[in-house]
Formats: sequence, structure tokens, C-alpha cells
Amino acid sequence: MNGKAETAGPRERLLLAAERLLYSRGGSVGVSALLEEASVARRSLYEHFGGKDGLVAAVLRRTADEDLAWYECALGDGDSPRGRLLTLFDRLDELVSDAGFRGCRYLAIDLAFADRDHPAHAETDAYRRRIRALLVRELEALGHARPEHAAEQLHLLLEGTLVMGATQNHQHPARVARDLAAIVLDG
Amino acid sequence: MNGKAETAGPRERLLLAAERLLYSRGGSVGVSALLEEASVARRSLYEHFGGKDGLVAAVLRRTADEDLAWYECALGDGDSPRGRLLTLFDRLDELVSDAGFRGCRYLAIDLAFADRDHPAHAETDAYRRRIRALLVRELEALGHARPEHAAEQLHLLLEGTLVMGATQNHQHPARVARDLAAIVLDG
DNA sequence: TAGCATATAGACCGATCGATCTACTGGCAA
DNA sequence: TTGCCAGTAGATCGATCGGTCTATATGCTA
Repeated sequence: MNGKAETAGPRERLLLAAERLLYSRGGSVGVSALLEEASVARRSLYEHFGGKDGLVAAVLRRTADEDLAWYECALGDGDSPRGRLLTLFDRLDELVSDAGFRGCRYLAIDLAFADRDHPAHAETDAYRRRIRALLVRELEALGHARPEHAAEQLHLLLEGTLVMGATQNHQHPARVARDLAAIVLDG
Repeated sequence: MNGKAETAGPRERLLLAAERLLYSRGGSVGVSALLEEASVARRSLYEHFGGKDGLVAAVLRRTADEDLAWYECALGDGDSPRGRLLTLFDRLDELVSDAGFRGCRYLAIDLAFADRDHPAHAETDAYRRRIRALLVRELEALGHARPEHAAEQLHLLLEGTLVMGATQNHQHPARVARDLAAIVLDG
């Protein structure tokens, strides 16, 4: 699938394999499955990441960059600030309609590791702050009267869309959320 | 804590213990932990529920009744149909503000058991249909022009509130959702 | 009182978990 | 050429997993 996975070093192959399997099988996926998927020796995992926990945290740190870049791209360009945020929900509709969509990776990891001080939680917290900052930035560009408040509204619509998409993705929750988002932007 | 738990039979004690531990520790909680919490012999679990999977499904079937009853109660009484639905979000604010709130039980179970044909998924599906039906019923009582559509909007706001409450419950997401719900009711 | 159903207590099973270990291999640099 | 180092392969560790088993105790009923 990804040619780089074949030629890259064991660290990179592990990150790619874990990014895939953690999403499709959840946080309970075993170390042996990750090693097999990555074609990496057992020892290499512990050399590079210290253990499964470190690998999970490293995957989230990487996907956070990827996902933030996706959101930046999904905002579109050339549109008005208002149109940019509405376009985001159009992209979300495509995202959650995909048969392979399984919900928000960060929420799933938070729920999978009940231990409060698992290193993954720091990564999910940081991710959500970045999402929030992105929304605030766009709302300020829009000249919204209450950017922080509206960002919380949009964030709630965002998370709600991902949950609804994961549990009943045939109903196009992103379109529902888009209608409400439009109201938020005008409020 | 609950006096009934001491005197009730092993089946009832198991259901109560599993309802607690599945929520606080997640679906990965072990059978031994459940047995210890319930003070029940190992064999009794398999006699009554056939296995861990059956116990999980039975717990969800019970909590679905409890949670639906909670929603019916949270709608309040005597108010107008519009006031009833808004009151629901006031009750949600109290729910997610509790320090022990850990998000939606049904979503957590869905994510914990990636296996598509795990019996728990049928229970979570049924639960969501009942929630949806409750919302449609209230919207019809309200005389809403598009009860099905508005129910999907409210459902999305509901799920979004639970997710935001689980990950950042200091921000009162239910109040944010309530403002949007009010707009949905008038749309 | 005898017998049966329903509990408990806990040993035990094979499988799998995350993690550590030794032994070996290939390539690169001193 | 020698030595080092990152990598592979895989045995092995103790712990825990869900599930089955035997043995025993208790209480109701015929």
C-alpha cells in the first residue's frame, strides 16, 4: 500500500503499522500483532519506544500532526471565513461516510486506557487543544463576537458528528451538524 | 452501598457489580475482578450468563431500561413540550459535571469490542433507537414540522455533550448544547 | 429424611498478554 | 580487517486472560 513502509526503518514501519491497527482493532491490539504487521523484530519496539505505551503515545503525536493538517486542508481556500468553516463539515461528511470510518481515534484511545496517567492521555489532550485553537482562529478571522464560545459550540458539533458517524454513518450526521454550524457562525 | 447487593442472589449481584466496573474500568475489566466485586463464585457467572459476553449484554439490556427511565424523568413534567426538552439538557449538565462521569457507556462498549458480532452491539443499537424514538415523540408533541430531522439534530447534540463531558467536563458542554437545542426546537 | 437444585471455593486449562533475554546477521567505519 | 552497532529471529518469563473442572455446602421439597 505505502511503498515507504517497505524500505523505511523499523521505527517508521512500526509507527505506520500501529497507526493502522490501533484504529481498526482498538487499543487492545497485542504487541505481537503490531510486530507482525510492521515486519519488525520484537526487540526493536522496545529499543525505539520503550514499550507499547510509548508506541501508542508516539502514534498519537504523529497522527495529531496529520489530522490537524487534514483539518487545515478541509477548511478549503479562497472562500470567505464563513465558507471555510462550512466546507469543513462538507469534508467531514465524506470522512464519516467512508465504510472504514470507525470514529475519533483520540476518544477511542482515551476510553481504551482507563489508567489516568497513561502517556496517551497527554497526547489526546494536546490534540483537542489544537483543534480548539484552530476553530478559535477561524472564528476570529470571521469577526465572530464570541469566538471562544462559538468554538466550543463547533467543537461539540464536531465530536457529535464523529460519534454519530461511527455508530450510524448512513444518516449523514455531518450535514445535520453543518446546518447547526451555520447558525453558530451567524450567532 | 446498595443493601440489596448483599442479600440478592448471585445473578443480581453480578449485574450490579458489572454495571459499576464496566463503566469505571472499561470493557477490558477481567472476569476475576467482576467476580470479586460481586462476591460470586466463578461457576455462577457461566451458569447465569454463559460467559463474559453474555454478562456484558445483560448489563446493557438492564442499563438501557434505567437510562431510558432517567431520560423520561429528566424531561420533567408539567412544562410545555418545549420546556421538557430544554430541561433535559439542564439535567445533562448536572450529569456530566459529576466527577465520576466517564462518558456514554454504550459508545465505550462499542469501541471496546471491535468484533462486529459481539452481542453487546445489538444492545447498543437498540438503546440508540429507543433514545431516538423518545426524541421523536417529544418533538411530535411539540408539533415540530420535521420531528425526525430535529430528533437527529438533538441526538447529535446529546452525543456531543456526552463526549465533551467525558473529555473536558469543566466546560459545561450541556449548556452549549442547550442553546443549540433551543434553536432546533424553534426551527 | 432423602434427594435435588443452587450456591461457593478454588484448582486447573490452554491461550495470550507485555516484556526481557540470548544468539545471530549485515553493513559501515576506524 | 576488525570491531561496533542496529537490526532480525525467536525462546522464554511471569502474569493474566476467559473458561472448565471437582469438591463441598446449603436450603428447599417430595
